[in-house]
Amino acid sequence: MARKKEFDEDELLNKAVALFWDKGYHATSAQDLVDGLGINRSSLYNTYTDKRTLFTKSLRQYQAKNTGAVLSMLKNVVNAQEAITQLLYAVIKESEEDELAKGCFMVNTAIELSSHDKEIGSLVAENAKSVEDAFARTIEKGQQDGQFTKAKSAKALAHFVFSTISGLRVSARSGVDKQTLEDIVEVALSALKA
Amino acid sequence: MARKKEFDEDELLNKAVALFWDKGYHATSAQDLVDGLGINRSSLYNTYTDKRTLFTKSLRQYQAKNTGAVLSMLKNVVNAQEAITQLLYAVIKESEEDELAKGCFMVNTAIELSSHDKEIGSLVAENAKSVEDAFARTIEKGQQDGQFTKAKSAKALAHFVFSTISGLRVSARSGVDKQTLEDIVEVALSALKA
DNA sequence: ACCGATTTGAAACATTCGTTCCGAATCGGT
DNA sequence: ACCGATTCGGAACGAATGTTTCAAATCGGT
Repeated sequence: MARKKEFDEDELLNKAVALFWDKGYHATSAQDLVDGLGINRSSLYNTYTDKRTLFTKSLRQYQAKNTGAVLSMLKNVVNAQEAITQLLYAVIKESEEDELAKGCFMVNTAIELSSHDKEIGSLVAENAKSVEDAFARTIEKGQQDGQFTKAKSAKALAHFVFSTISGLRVSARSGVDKQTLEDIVEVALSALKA
Repeated sequence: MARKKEFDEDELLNKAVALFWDKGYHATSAQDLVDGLGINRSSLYNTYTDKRTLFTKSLRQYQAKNTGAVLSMLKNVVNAQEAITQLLYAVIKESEEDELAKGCFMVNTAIELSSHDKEIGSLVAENAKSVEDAFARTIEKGQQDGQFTKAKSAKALAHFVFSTISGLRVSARSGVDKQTLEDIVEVALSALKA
């Protein structure tokens, strides 16, 4: 009935994620998107309406992939302490492999837009809540297994772990060395121990 | 010899700090600055060269005032544990009183610009280092006084405390409630205890 | 009271911004 | 093979960007 699209929408969205992730919303121009995605202006606006819509779709794409991976990993945890430990060291590994020091797209967006864009703000908040809830469930299991301290509620510990990751991501984006990140993770983990 | 300036440069710089702090570098336009500072375009460019220079001066102003206050508070600490505790709760109090949820200008700038602007990046890094060093000295004293754990080095604990504050500031900028921030602080403090 | 220096105000600058438009090209269905 | 629909390419849009210009206003020193 019509001409076929000449690009893979999902792959294109991944490219958009990379661009916005690296430079943020305001510093990424429409021209940057045209160049970076390798498609025409018309196709871009035709497919994604406008820049802001493309950004929110990129954010959702990131959430589906990255947050989704975390949630499914925490879905059926056998060893809670190992799971949380792995999660924190994964942040270090990720920042090691990322020579652009992009940090975390959600954290970056929270800082750049959350306080001035209600819709994006609640998207970020919702993402945080889903992660924290998963953390809390895992930590609660760790408490029952005697791995984590019961001196604080699972919810409080979950807030703490989430905040630790945010802090790690800020440091990663600032380009601190691996040793510093490991210091942070080790101390944070010690706070959870029974 | 010449006409007097009709504005107070220092007061003007404080206004610039507030503007950049709230909206970030890219989202704050020259027009926003003209409106917000209440001076003319010419005076602005005449006094501060250009937008980026004004931004760096604002950042230094923030550093001098805020980081300076922290450093001088940590200069002659008698009770290390009390000092660190106060510092963390001060972040909560500050975010409570800030209805705009501006977070921390340094953290915001680290996220927005550190990875793409070398000069600003090293300004942020230098600021972080001076704070972490002051933390380390205070924590070392706390270790000697038997308040803080010796299981980790003072430097590692300092990295952790700094990262915790970054995490708090991200949360504050995202608009989380006071209870969550208190959870984070309490768990973080427990990690430092002997 | 005047001169030289500096600030001010408002208009104008070129450039880039995000977005739209439209003819040409390309596809699927009949 | 042709039609209808959709996408593509590139030019063009008005608005906003950061910055400059310049005459008028205002000051201090003599």
